[in-house]
Amino acid sequence: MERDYQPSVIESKVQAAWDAEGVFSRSEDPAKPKFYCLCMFPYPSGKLHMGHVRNYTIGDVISRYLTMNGYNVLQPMGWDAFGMPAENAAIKNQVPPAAWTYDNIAHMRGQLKQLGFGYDWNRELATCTPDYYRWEQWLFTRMLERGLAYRKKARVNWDPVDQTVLANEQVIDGRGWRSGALVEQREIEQWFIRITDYADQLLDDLDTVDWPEQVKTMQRNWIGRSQGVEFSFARPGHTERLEVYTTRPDTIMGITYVAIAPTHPIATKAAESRPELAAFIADCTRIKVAEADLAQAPKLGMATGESVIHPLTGEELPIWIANFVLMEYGSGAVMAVPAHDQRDWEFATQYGLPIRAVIAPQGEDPTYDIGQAAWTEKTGMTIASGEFDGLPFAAAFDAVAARLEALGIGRVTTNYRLRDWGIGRQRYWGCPIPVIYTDEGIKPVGDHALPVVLPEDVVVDGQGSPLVRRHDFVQTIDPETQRPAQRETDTFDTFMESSWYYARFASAFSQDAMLDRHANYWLPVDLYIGGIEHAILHLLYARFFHKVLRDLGLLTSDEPFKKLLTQGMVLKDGSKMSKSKGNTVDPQALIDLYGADTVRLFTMFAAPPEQSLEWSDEGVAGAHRFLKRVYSLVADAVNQRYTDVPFTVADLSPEARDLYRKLHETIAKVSDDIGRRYHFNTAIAAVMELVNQLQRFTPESAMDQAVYRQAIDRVVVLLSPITPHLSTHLWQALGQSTPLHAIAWPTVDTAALTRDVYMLVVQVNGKLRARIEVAAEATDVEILKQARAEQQVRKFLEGMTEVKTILVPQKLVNLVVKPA
RNA sequence: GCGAGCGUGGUGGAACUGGUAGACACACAGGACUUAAAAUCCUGAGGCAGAAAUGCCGUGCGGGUUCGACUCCCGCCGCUCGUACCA
Repeated sequence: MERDYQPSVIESKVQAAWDAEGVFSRSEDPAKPKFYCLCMFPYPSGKLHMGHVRNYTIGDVISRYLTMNGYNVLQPMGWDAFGMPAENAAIKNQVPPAAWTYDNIAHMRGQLKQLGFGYDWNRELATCTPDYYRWEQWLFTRMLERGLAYRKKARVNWDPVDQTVLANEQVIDGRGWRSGALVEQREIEQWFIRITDYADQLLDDLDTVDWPEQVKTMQRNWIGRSQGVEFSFARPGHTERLEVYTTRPDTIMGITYVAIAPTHPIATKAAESRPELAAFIADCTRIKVAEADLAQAPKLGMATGESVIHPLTGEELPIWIANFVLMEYGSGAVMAVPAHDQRDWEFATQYGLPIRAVIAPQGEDPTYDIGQAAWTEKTGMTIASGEFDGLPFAAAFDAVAARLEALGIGRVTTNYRLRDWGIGRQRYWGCPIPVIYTDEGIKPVGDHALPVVLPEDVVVDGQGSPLVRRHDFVQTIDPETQRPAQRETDTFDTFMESSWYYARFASAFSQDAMLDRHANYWLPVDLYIGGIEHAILHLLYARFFHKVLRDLGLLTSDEPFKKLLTQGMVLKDGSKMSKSKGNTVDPQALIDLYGADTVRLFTMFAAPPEQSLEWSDEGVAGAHRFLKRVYSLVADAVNQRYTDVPFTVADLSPEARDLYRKLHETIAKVSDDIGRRYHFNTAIAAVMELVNQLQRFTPESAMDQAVYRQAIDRVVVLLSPITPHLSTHLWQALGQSTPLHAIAWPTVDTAALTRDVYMLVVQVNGKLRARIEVAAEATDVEILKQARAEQQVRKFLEGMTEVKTILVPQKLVNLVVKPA
């Protein structure tokens, strides 16, 4: 065989063979367990970046490994094709978003094929095609029927110059990114879906999935279920009452004021007669809508002049407008207890409002100093609370709740931080929302009229959505009355498309239904792999859709993703790759230079999946060097025509036996690292160790040659999930007739792993002092005797008495001593 | 601000369940081969002291638990992700 490793020749040849044989097409197979391995599909932004390469290599390695372990593995791929970048590109280059998107898809599909990922391309989908989004429109129509979709007002960032709604990322330092105009908050009527109806299930079912604990914790906190009390204050001079929600009714006697959101009806009403209030409220709308900005803005407030009556003391308390109170959470009003809530404390201190301590710690607590900070622990006891004095948290909670309930003004409730999902976007490049506005109100277009097709021949100029100006799109007829009607011009949030694509892949060929019975064969996804940045929103929305689809009878499972693997970022020089920082690395250039196998190998070797990966061009060169070494190792073995005689372990020379043991230790390590741990970097390191040992080994006898030859064969197989092209090529060169992708994963010869003697570490007081070689059958007493006899150990035992001995089998001995 | 992570040699990382810190690489230095270079191969290396044997120190910082802590607990510092219209 040729002496030189030529990746470009090998890779295109191997890929052509896979294509011709349809190696990765999948259908149901009752003889094998199914495994659905899914990577988060990409946004077709133009070309693949390193994050994609990393993500998809991880999925491909696992898929190939499991296929060799007897699973019927499905690995599909598609395109998250709607979204803002297409509109931005359209503005910049005067290309319609559709054309730009389809070009990008064609290019990126080619790149994925070049990287050798084993996808079932028959199932490919792009979310911007009517074939796909018609079923999303169909599902939305079902949601409308069931009352899961509704309209309400919501705040958006408004650019007064471009006359358009801006995404949070398009608002930079309070100004529109293109116009530079000061952005203001506006309230507009929007479409919402009731994800909060599923809040309890979304929370409780987290216990049933095999996800990283950190992601489950983030979702639990995001949903934020809390037990609290909802009650109302009477207002002097008004008949309507003011509703608040609190998780700390035990502090009710410490209320010194009430804070309401700037958009609360009481604030709006008060501002009518007081211009300074109106000005303050207007000021509050200068901050962009993002929670991070709202929470970090300086806390500002203004007294409304209105008041409430404390329900238990009858005291009159002022109502303040505070810019940090959110209308979306609870009722948009909070009872303020500055002594026991840090935000209330800061606000009260800033505006000279009274602070009244009503909880005291049990015992000494140096952090308890209400003059310096709020004391927010729930471990204290009520004080200065009249009849509620001397109660711990739970008892005080119950007593106060019972009293408010008895008064007929309050009740214990469950509250969620999770809000309903706003799914309407005032943008063009998205799925049309299938409703019409008629003189009888809003109606769905009806299933027979689906899909509502998005016109693709448009001009995008950044001044609002071009859909609004397309009269041929907007003007329609109400099929019920035959009178003119207007189509909805809002489109769906692109999270809608990514919330069910995983299910459509499993039912990709269904023409007359969103999902058919095949979906339930493949689902749930056995392993879902993608960026940690999707830990909350995308994963929560997809879980929600899955439950809705189940309740509609389309699916039988409760959760979409059984197991989740979240990968870290790809960094260069310590920070995220980005065009603005000029630290991007183009995978294409590396594929052209070294081949796909090298890029795959380095990406898997540089870090385990869940950690961030620091890119290194030198590291890639090193990975390539390793593959060249493997290539020439195999080429030598082939050219030497080593014998393949049968052998028994007992008859091997000591060196050959060492090599044979190392081989089987490596098989065990690689299988565990790929199959269980998903730590490919240590799997590769283990193969490198084996290759190093092989290079040091010169086979002499026929049996030496046979062991050596067997080890070479296994190296090729062990690397094959990671470097499938090179492995396929070498496998053929080694004269193997069964195709590599069809063979079974190597098994471990456990007999080869046993050792007659092993190393034991000897410590004195936890410090390493010696290593001893111990016979496998040695008793504890013998081991301790041998340890104490060691020169380096005796040195530290002199003048000491042994207090304790610790013996960890196969690992270490620790002699604990103290001066005699 | 809030929620969740991460922090180990010059660099990426290893140490999986509390049991040998630095596997495997990268970069570097020295050597072999070469007219020379590249490529390839061999050797070396956490820091300090020492000729060496060896000793002491060492996993962001400060404390704690333990026979033993990179690993567990508490408090800080720094970085990363998310924060509901980026995907």
